[in-house]
Amino acid sequence: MTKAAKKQAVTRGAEKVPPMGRRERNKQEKFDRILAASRDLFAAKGFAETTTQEIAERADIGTGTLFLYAKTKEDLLIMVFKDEMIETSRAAFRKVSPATPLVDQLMQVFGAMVAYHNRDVPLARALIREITILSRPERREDVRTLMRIIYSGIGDLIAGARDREGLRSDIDPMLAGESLFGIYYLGLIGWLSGQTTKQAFLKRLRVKFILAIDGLRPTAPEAGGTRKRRPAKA
Amino acid sequence: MTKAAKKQAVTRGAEKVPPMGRRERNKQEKFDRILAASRDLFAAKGFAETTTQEIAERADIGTGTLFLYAKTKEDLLIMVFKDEMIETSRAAFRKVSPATPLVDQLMQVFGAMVAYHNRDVPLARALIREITILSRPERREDVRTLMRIIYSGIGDLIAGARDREGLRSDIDPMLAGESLFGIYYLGLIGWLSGQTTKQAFLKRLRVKFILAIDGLRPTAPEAGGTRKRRPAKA
DNA sequence: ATTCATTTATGACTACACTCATATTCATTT
DNA sequence: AAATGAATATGAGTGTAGTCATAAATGAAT
Repeated sequence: MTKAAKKQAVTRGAEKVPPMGRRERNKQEKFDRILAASRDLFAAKGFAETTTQEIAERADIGTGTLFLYAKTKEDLLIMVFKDEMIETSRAAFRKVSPATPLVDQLMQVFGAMVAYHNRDVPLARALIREITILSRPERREDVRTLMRIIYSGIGDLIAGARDREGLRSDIDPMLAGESLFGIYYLGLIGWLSGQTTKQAFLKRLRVKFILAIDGLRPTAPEAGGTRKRRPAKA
Repeated sequence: MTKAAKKQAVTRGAEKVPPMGRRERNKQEKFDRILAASRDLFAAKGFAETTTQEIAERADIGTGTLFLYAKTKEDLLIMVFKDEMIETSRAAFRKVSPATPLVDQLMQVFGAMVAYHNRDVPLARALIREITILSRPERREDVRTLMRIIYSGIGDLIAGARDREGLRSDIDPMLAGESLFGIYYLGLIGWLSGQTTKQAFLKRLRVKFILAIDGLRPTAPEAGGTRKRRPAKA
């Protein structure tokens, strides 16, 4: 490559290309091919049934090369779905109807997440298994990022609902968000493990959210909002 | 073995021995040896670091024989700790101080569970990983049993606290129990994943429980109980 | 006691995730 | 353009979970 060609590369196309030599470019391309190959095969055959050999073959790299880009097979799972999950979560919060009861907003958000997982339940199972307890702690930051988005998203919904629904002003929205997510997460696990149907899970989740908002104590009669005559029990 | 000896076996010792021939007896003994070997090695070297070969050797059986008793290595984990976890849970509920505020009762129960896991955190991590999403659905019933005990245990605590603390009578205790367990479980995962210390986890858990009991709405002034002046926020 | 069917045991074998010594490619220096 | 060093690539090799064809043990039937 001549000096002229080199210079050209810096401003190639319309995009501002950082000084990326053949080396980094190849690396990036391989990385992309690995992610694409993993995604395709996981979707087509399932996580456990896909071998790292197959992924390497489809990505057109040597078997050893794969592990230069992902330290373990589980890493591939996180690498492939991390961005997708983060974007799904962000989108879920973006689409929430404002000025709608908090319970409904929560159901919109978690409904979107459930819909995402519903596209491929066995894969979701593998993904949740790995996210819950990482096999390699190096990916912890990825999970933390996702969690922060979710917790603070829920926190914002709660904070936003304070005025509309007359919620307490002395609660920590983030902490409440964690609680609500915990309630969702356990239900999610139950659903993915085949202990309930999606419908039953979502229906029951709604009841739990209402209970979490109203609390276990009797409401002051005039403060009603979420509560119907004789709810709970579903 | 003579017919006489056979008959004797039926009433051997002081225990009432069911008609268990050499066959079943041998099987039981091997099973016990496998469990003991697994328990010892998991505790000594960790789950991942223990090989099935080692377990077989220590249990004095062939490598293939092991998989006659446990279909996978993960099965061994569940087999070894299932009873222990069930008994820990039962004991936790048994030891709860009656006539004590519900929050404190809950903290007693979950504190006992945390103490149990705290004895060997890496092992607890492996165990929770497996329990959360089973690698082989055949063990589902075991997990369900444990969950039933916990949910209904919490449900009973809530039902018992109804009168003492003037809780709503229209709530489903089991459903509320699930919610509270979900809140605990997510925190547990965070702790086991090294995102918090045990102390911070437990402290925050308490705040979440109070929030779950009181709800997000303002309390009627005269109904106070759990709530202090300006709580939450920890 | 002998035969026979069924259950249980076994270790050589297989499949697969992951490693490592060696080779190749790229960039830099002369 | 040649040489050198560093980064990257590779597939044969390794360790281990799990399988399977074969063997041993047991109990029932005669």
